[in-house]
Formats: sequence, C-alpha cells, structure tokens
Amino acid sequence: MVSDGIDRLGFLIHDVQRLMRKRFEARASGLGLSSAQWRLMVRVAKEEGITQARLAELLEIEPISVSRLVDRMEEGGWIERRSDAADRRVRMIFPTAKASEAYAEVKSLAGEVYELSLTGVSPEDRRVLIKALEVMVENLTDAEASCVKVKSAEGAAA
Amino acid sequence: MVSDGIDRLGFLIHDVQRLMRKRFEARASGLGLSSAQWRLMVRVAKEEGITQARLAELLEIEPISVSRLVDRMEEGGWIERRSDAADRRVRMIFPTAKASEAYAEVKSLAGEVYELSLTGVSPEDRRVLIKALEVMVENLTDAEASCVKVKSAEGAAA
DNA sequence: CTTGAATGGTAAGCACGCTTATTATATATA
DNA sequence: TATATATAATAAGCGTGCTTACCATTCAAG
Repeated sequence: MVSDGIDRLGFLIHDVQRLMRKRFEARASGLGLSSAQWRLMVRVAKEEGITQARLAELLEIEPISVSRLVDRMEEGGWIERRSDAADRRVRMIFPTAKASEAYAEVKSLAGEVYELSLTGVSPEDRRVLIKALEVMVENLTDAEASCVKVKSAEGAAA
Repeated sequence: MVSDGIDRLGFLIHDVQRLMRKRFEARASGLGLSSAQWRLMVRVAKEEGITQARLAELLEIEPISVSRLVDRMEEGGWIERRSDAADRRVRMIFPTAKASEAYAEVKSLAGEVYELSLTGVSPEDRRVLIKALEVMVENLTDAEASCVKVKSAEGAAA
C-alpha cells in the first residue's frame, strides 16, 4: 500500500529524537543540564515566576513530573522556588544567576545539534520538514477527539 | 540567523515522538504492549532465536535495558527465553503464539497512527519528510566521530 | 592446561515520564 | 458560617532508558 518508508515513520522519529537528545546531552553534560531540564529552563526564562502548574501545561507533562524535575533543578542551583503571598498553594519558579548566564550558551549548543542533524538537507526541504512536523503535532494533539469516536459517535464531550 | 522554525526543531521532534508514542499506546493498551516492547517484538518476529546482545545492538539500547524489557515481556507471555546449547552464556528469544497472533494487528495499529499524524501532508512532502529524517539519523549517528574532532583533527578512526 | 581478555547476561541505583492518591489551600454554594 | 468542590503541589510506585559493577562462560595466548 504505502511502499514508501512511511511504515518506518515511528522508528525514524524515535531514533532522531533519541539521537538528538544524546548529542545535546553530550555537549551540555559539562553544564549539568539534561534536555528535559533545558526545556523547562526555556519556559522559566521566558516567564520568570511561572507556576509549576503552568509549566506542566506548557511542557505537556504531568504536574508531578514538573515537581521532581524542579526538585533536581533546584538542587542543581538552576532555579529557585518562591512562595506566592497571594496564593499559598503556589510555588513560583525563578531562574538563578547561574541559569541566566548559561542560557545563551546552551541555546547555542542546541543550535549546533540542529545544524549537525540537518547537514545535507536543503533549505527548502528543511522548511517542508518543519512544516510537516508542525502538522503532525497538530494532528496528534487533536487526535484526543479521534479516540473518543471509537466508543460511539458522540462528538460532544462536555 | 536561521529565522525559520529550525530553532524549534528539537522541541518539535520531541513533541511528535511523545505524541505518537502516546497515541500508539492508547490503541495498543488493550493488548498490553508498550511501544518499547513493540519495537523489540518486531525484531524478534523477523529473527526468531535472536540473542539479547544482538537485540541491544539493533535497538541501539544497552544490554541491561534489553534484559529488563525481556523480563517484563516474558512475564506478559509475549516471548520466551531459551538457552543455547552451543554457548551457555546466550539466551535466545522466541515469540510465543500470543505474540505471533497479535503481530499483524499491532502493525496495523501503528499504521493508523502514522496515517493520523500525516493527515494533510502531501505524498511529496511525506517523501521529503522521510528522507530528511533518514538523513538526520545518519548525521547524528556519524556524529560520534564529529565529537572526536573537537579533541583533535584526527579523522582516521580505526 | 592455565591464565587472561572478551562476551552475554544481570543487579543496583539514577533520570524522567506516567497513574493514582494525599495534603493544603482557595473558592463556591447551601 | 459551614460544607463541598476545585486547584497546586507532592508522595508512592512503575516503565524504560542510562552508568557502573559483577558473574558466568568462552576464546585466545602462553
């Protein structure tokens, strides 16, 4: 049917993700930042004082995963938790000076990995690639609904 | 510099991989197969009696990871370990009847996820996507060497 | 044959994701 | 005000990857 390499799509994506993470962490290991920590750091840098709940939403991981990631990053001296006077349930996350200093460098390390991985891919194909990945993220995110359809043709979930 | 979406490449790949895995596991959860187990199963189906060391090589994960994955798959009744009479260090892995029966179905589930994710992507763009991902895997795999180059300009490994 | 290196598998313990359940605090409602 | 619900964070325990360290076995050198 397909006869393209589409039946290997999952394996390809999986491999690329794993290898990119590996490359990144090899470069950033000197700094002591993992790629999960880097993803979180980007959000904190963009919005200092962001709450853990909001981070979970943006990173699309569970609050408990944020909690323990933040634990380790706090131990590593990358961020600090501060209480919100207005809502004592909340912990606001701020980058430390160490994080702010490392930010540009880590960003550049990530850029290096991206360039390395795309060596030999034309600018045009890069655009197609990025666009396709964006569409895939959309399709797979929307797909929450397309799972419900299996149960019955409701379509009207709360 | 780039001004494309290339600075988000890592995040995109990460998201696509995560979402695809999630989709697949949502569909396959009834069978009790995770996506890591499915990857291993594919190799075992293609080469019954494969050793754990060879699986580690093919899946590009560490032998210990294979060991524990196989533990759980054996508990789940998907595969069985048999000793090699010729080399008593070796455990050969065979699929059970249950696995053989589920194989086609799981393959089709994976295909569904691929199609879902690629909705709206033209056949031509799909080819570009697959090709680009293949190149990326190559670049990132070769990159073992490109890390050595940092130390000195040897270029002649083994 | 005996020693020593290489290989196949496993154990222990960590990172980062998850599900499920709990605690503390806010907010809405009777 | 008192009670019920919702929300922010955390705890416990699991899956899948890792590193490091360890047996058992095989193979190569002597």
